[in-house]
This record gives sequence, C-alpha cells and structure tokens, in this order.
Amino acid sequence: MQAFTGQELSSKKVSYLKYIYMRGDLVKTTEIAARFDVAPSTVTKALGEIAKAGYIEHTPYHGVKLTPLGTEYARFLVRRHRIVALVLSHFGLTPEEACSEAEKIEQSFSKDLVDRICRSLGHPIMSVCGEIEHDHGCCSAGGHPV
Amino acid sequence: MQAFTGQELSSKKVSYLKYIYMRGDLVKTTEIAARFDVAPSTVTKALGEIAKAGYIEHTPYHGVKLTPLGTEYARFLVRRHRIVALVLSHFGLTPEEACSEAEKIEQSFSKDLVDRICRSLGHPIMSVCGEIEHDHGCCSAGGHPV
DNA sequence: ATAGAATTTAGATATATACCAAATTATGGA
DNA sequence: TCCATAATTTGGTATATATCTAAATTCTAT
Repeated sequence: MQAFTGQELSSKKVSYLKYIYMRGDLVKTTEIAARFDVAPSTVTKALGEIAKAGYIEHTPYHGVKLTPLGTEYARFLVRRHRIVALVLSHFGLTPEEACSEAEKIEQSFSKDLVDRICRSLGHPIMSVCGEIEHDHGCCSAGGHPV
Repeated sequence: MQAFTGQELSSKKVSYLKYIYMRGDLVKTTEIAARFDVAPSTVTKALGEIAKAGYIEHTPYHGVKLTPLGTEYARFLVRRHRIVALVLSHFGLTPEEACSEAEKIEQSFSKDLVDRICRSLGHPIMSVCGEIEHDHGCCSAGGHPV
C-alpha cells in the first residue's frame, strides 16, 4: 500500500477527488462544477492537476475516472472524513453538523494522526455519515500496538 | 466582546500573532523571523497585513505590539490551541505530540466549533500545554445552554 | 450535417507565502 | 558627534492555489 501523508492534494482537490470517488465511474466536468458551485473552467484546471499527480485519468471532453492509486487515496480520504466526523459527534454535534464541520477541518489531519485516533477509538466500523473501512494495514499498522 | 470566527487571519499570521502574544510587549521583526525560520522581509510584509487588520501596532524599525483587539484575538487563538491539544491528548497523544499536532490542525477550527467542544468538555481549565482561560461569555455563551 | 451544449484554453485577478537585493533607519562605540 | 554595522523595510520576483470571463474547440443529438 502507498504511504500517504494526507497532504498530497490541496483542500479543493481533495473535495473533487472524494466526489469523484463517491460518484464512481466516469464523472463529467459540469457535474463537479455544479456540485461545488464553481465555473467549469476552474474544474478543468484542477482535474488536470489531479491527473498529473496520478490520481485520476482525464479524457478531455469525456470525463474523469479514478486510477487505482486515486481509488486507494480516496478511500483514505473518506475514512479520514468519517473518523473526524465521528470524533466531532462525540462533542455533541448532530450527524449533519459533524459531517459538515468535518468537511472543513479534515484537510489538515495527517494520516498518522487519523490512524492514532482510529486506534484509540478501537477501529470503529460506523461513523455518523457512513461506514469506516479498515482495509489492509491501515490504522492498525505502525505506532503503538493495538 | 468581538465576534471572531477564527478565520480572520491566515495560518502563518495566526502563528505570528500567537508568538507576539506569548512574548508580550514590543517584539522585533528579526526575533519573529528567527523563531519561524523565514527571512525578515517575509515577516515585515506579514506584520504590515496583520497591522492593517487591526491586531497589532507596527512602528517601523522598532517593533510590533498587540492592540486591545489583537490581545483579545490572541487569547482566543491560544484557547483554541489548548482546547484542540486537549482533545488530541484524549486519543493517546503525549502532551508534546498533542501540542505540536494541534499547531497543525487548529487553524481550521471555527470559534463556534471550539466553543462547542469546550462546552462539551465542561469548560476545562487545564490543557496539556497550559491553562485555558474562559473569559467573558466565551464558550458558555450562545448555542445550547450549559 | 449542424446547431446548441459541454468542455477546454487563454488570459486575468486575487491571496498566501517566501526569497533576494537594494535602500533606509537605528544604534553603539570611538 | 559620527560612522560602521546591524536591523529593518522596500521593491521586485516566484510559486501554489483558486477563481473568473471570453473565446475556441469538441461532442452530440436532432
């Protein structure tokens, strides 16, 4: 498995990548632009950069698709999001609040930090906005023994 | 009291402001530059912007000093830092780890979120890297009743 | 085959961060 | 006091991110 840090992509690119992952298969520029309320040209430029980084395959005029690396990375991004949302829910935020607040702060959580929180929580399988997948060595590897 | 959101200043500016607060009184450009390992000119520019925003008073060639607004804001920044560090410590991070990890993620925590976490924790007076001041209506005001 | 929709390209703007080199100001020692 | 040196600021440049508009290109469905 890759050694992600969680800081490979900027905040907006992470949002786009997660969206592409959730939508699955081929995703169109216009759809992403509509979802994030930005101009299509803004999305085109970002997609080009995400593609250059190897996370998606961009077929001009046709759409984007995750690469295997992108899929693996997106899985981490979603896990990070859900772990952070779960943590916030412990402070009394409703599932909706926890999810939207997580969206704002998750960007700065490193993979190592997420893994430690995950371990400390006993590798929960459910968050407030979906299941938490613990594939491979993910958060059980490294650091303190489980 | 002011209605801060926590996003008034960029990440680096927040770091500089917290440092100025901790150092107290008149702080010199070179000192800040040394502390953050950047060129003095980089600091000068940032200080100019922080001053324009009203948080510090910059006397060219002599140093900077917090304004009342800046002092109040810095107090919030320090409280935010300590609340976040305290939260991280609950997941098994040592005080040092919690403090340095908090430094990386606190920027994106809004005042509202900090206040909610603070309330949920029962307004703790101690964190892992110092005391937590709860002046004015701070985290007990607004939102759900305490 | 082509009009209209989708998309990309090109050119601008804005913010944040940072550097270097040159100019300016401050300050301490003779 | 005067000046050499240190500190600081200015001005110019650079990168990265994010965004837009307008024009050009490509796709697609009639």
